[in-house]
Amino acid sequence: MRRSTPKKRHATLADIAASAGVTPMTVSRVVNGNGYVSAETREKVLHAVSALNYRRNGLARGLKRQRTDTIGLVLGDIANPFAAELARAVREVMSAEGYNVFICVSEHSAREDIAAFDSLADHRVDGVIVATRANKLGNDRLAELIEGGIPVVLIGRDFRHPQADLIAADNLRGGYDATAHLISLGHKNIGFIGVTPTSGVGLRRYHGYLEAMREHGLKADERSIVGRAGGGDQWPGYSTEAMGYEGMKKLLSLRRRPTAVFARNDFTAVGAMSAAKEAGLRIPQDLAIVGYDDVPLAAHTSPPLTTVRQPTREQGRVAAEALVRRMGSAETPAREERVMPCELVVRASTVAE
Amino acid sequence: MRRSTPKKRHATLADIAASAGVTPMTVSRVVNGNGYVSAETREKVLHAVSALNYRRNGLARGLKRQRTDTIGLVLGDIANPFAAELARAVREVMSAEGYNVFICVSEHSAREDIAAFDSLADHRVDGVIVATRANKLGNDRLAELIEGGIPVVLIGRDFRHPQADLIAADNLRGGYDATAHLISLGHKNIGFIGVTPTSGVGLRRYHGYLEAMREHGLKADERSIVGRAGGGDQWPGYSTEAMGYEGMKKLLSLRRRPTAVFARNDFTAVGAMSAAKEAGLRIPQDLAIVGYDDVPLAAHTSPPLTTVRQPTREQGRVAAEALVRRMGSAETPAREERVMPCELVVRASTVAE
DNA sequence: CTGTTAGCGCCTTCAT
DNA sequence: ATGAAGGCGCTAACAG
Repeated sequence: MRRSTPKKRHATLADIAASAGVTPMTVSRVVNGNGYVSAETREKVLHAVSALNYRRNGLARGLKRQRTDTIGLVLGDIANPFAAELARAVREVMSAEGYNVFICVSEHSAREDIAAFDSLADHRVDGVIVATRANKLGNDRLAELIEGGIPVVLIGRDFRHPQADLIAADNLRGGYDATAHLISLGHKNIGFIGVTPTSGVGLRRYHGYLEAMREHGLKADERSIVGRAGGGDQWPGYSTEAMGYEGMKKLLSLRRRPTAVFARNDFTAVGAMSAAKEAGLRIPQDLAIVGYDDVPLAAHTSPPLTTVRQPTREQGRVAAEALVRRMGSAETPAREERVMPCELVVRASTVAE
Repeated sequence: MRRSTPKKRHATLADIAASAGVTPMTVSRVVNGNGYVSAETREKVLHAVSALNYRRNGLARGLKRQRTDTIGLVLGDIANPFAAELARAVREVMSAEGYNVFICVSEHSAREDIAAFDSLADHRVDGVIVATRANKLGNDRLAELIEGGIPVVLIGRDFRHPQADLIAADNLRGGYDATAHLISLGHKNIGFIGVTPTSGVGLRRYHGYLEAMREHGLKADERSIVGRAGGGDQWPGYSTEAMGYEGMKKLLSLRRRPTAVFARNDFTAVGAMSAAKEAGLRIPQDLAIVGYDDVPLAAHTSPPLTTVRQPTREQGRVAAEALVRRMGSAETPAREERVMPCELVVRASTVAE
């Protein structure tokens, strides 16, 4: 049986310096590639560096330099392609600008939001991009951080602060357009799957639905708005298929069942489709369905899913650029808000081919 | 127009101490809740803390304490529900143990793998869990980190190191079982979607497929193994629906087209299904399809997808526990390897109801 | 119960 | 082209 071995200490600048017969300062210059160092000395140093497997200590470095070249990205549902795409876009911009990106996940509670903010703030990241849904306690802590001087940019979080930029998709309009599309097809009894009447307060696309219904003189029947059975936002995001499935079942059991439904996102829509087909309904003839996000999957469901596309990459890019600006300026710049348009993508789940 | 405001400096222990009329040490005791402090003093200190919006500096703290109470998690395709579930499980264990989790994404290249490892190592995380696919350069850098003394646990990465634990699902067996299932249904010409003959080297489930074919005296025709057109692993993970779709198209154009296909994951399978249906094939009568991962979606495709379930949560939990053990022991413990069983989930995409 | 000392590892500044 | 000094902000260890 293999024995366990004693742990090693990390080598430091001083260790390298001693080993190479120079001072720590010279090693620093070599490692960071600034200042003049003779070719010969550099050679010796690099040799020692690789011999001792040296890695510079970012804590000490950050402490001294007062910056870490790292930013934090706080994401909610990590399984959502939307979040993944956002992360990719942010990372692209940031790595081009020389920043690392650390992602923290705050799945459903204010507590996790706060934990994420705190751990990033403690580590003195140079800035934070927050893409989780708003909540009172989280907003309060966020305000503290911002006022404590950490550059913050929000993506799609319904929270305004004079020193934080806000990038968002126009989900109110997106929800409106999706609903108006169904109405224009002649539907009058249109359900919504994915919120309870109370939990939907912060969901813009849901408000868009309500607004479209009202403006067209239609009633959004309370029984046609179905969400999770329990309270809170505990449902893991990636199993929203289950939410859609169960929500649809509930709608199908209504005496006056909707002829169309708008689902809060594409996965919910897929679950709803599944329940509808199981009940023998034809889509879209017996039931029309609209999703939200236009995940890659949406083009491959049967029938393909009508949905609303958000400019995901653009939101990520714009947010990252805003953060870079904010981190770069000595002054705290004035707040910027940017709302980006969504686009209805009509497929066969609402309009037969 | 709102003017920009000058940036603030973060308050330090010394600032608080001065404001409260005590020494920094006392403030430290209050802030960290250890050591004796009189109620009265504590009160004064806490007051100053909130008045000055104090946050402790994790860099300085980590530098002094030689630990950061933070671990890194390196993920490949963040949009994959598998990765999300893994992250959740890891986070659960870690936060119970008092660690923060920073996630780094390394989407497709060795370069990004290395960048992720380096940024985590620089920040002196206490340990790292790596769940990206193996690659030569990445492995080399990883070995350096491990030998430099950073506790590392691997999940499903085909790379062995005497000082790193390895947790993996038995994807070889999973791939074998999926293929054997198709064979048992009478299929002889079975395609594989998701690798090029060269890029599949590290994919265990693909090897399971090859092994099952061989053991049953069947030929895995090279033309029936289709992947991405281009080279490398550049295809974003979350659009593997496209890979499945295009792969299937290619298979359908063969003179002797397969009667069954095994897709590298569920999203690929969905894309393949979509192409098959578009071509007018009935599933499973004309074409049987098997996926991999059992994402929540798999139960809701039409027909529901036969797939192989990995014990995702368990892998995350076991890995996290192994890392905690490794970080906690003064010695570097001997290597542990744990292979966890997968389970074939038979649904209607292979067996008509 | 509170304070003092010292140093974690690095880099900015100034000197040589 | 290299070195020396000092301090970033915090806490372990020891005094009192």
